[in-house]
Amino acid sequence: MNAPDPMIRITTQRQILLEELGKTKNHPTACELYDMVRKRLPRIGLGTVYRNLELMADTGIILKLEVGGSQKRFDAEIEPHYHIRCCRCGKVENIEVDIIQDIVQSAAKKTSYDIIGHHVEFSGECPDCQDGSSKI
Amino acid sequence: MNAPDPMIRITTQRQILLEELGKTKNHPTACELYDMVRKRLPRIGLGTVYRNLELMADTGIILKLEVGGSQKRFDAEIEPHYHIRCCRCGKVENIEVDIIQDIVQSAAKKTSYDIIGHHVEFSGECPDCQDGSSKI
DNA sequence: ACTATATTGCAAATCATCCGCATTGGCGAA
DNA sequence: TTCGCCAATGCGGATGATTTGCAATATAGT
Repeated sequence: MNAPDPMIRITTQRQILLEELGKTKNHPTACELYDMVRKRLPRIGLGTVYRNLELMADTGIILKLEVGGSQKRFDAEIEPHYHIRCCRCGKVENIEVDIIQDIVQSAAKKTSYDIIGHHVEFSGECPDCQDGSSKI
Repeated sequence: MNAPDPMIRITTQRQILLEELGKTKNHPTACELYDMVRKRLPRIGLGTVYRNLELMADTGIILKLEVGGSQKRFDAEIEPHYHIRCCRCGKVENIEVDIIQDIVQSAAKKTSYDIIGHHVEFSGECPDCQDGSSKI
């Protein structure tokens, strides 16, 4: 029923983008990734970064994190896991809390949505911000 | 140590903003609220809406939802509760799942963050989108 | 190598949000 | 009740993040 998918080509920018994202444990924004990639591919455009992150997220190769804050963040780790976000500096890190397996089932009973997933996001002050605390 | 808080005045726009937010079970964006309020206060500025939502969220009168999607959403219900977001149309609704009380404690053991809260967001297809399904 | 077309770089357009500033309007004091 | 101070408003324009149009380029099948 659906038109044949247009071919997805393996381009240098896609390879490098994926490599750089895989290298970091942080959850970089598109701009941060742009800066990282630009060290190896100085002529890459920011639009290309956005387009390809979007594409890879749609394909399921990477994860687009729709967490708090004004920028989207990306993650090469696609196994489900939860995050914690510093409410002061906005940094996002993984947190090693077990996935709550049955939460989706119990939620499904409460709604007529067709639930496909869930995400838990903790918020707090990161160690760095707890030090230089009081006020920035 | 802190300067005396500047007085917070009860203005017409604040009252109406709060009333309109309280009226709805949806979780409107600033723009949606702007449209709602404008029916009663045609000359209100969008900036005022943003400023006051921000202020009321800081004061704790309302809740600013930092959920997925590109716009922030607001909620007059400030008791902790979880949300479900339609991955197709972006709508956000409450979901009547019990708050997981001890998740914060167990997370606290796993991180050196000073955890102050958490939020669970389910995603799925809302009933409306399940109907007109296949493609929009 | 050749071609069809997916992809890129660039710049300009959008979208959400915020800010500066002159004007307005709450509200405590007279 | 009126007065005056200063918080709050309505603008319009700035900002930051993301998207898009388009001509030039590069990938993959033949």
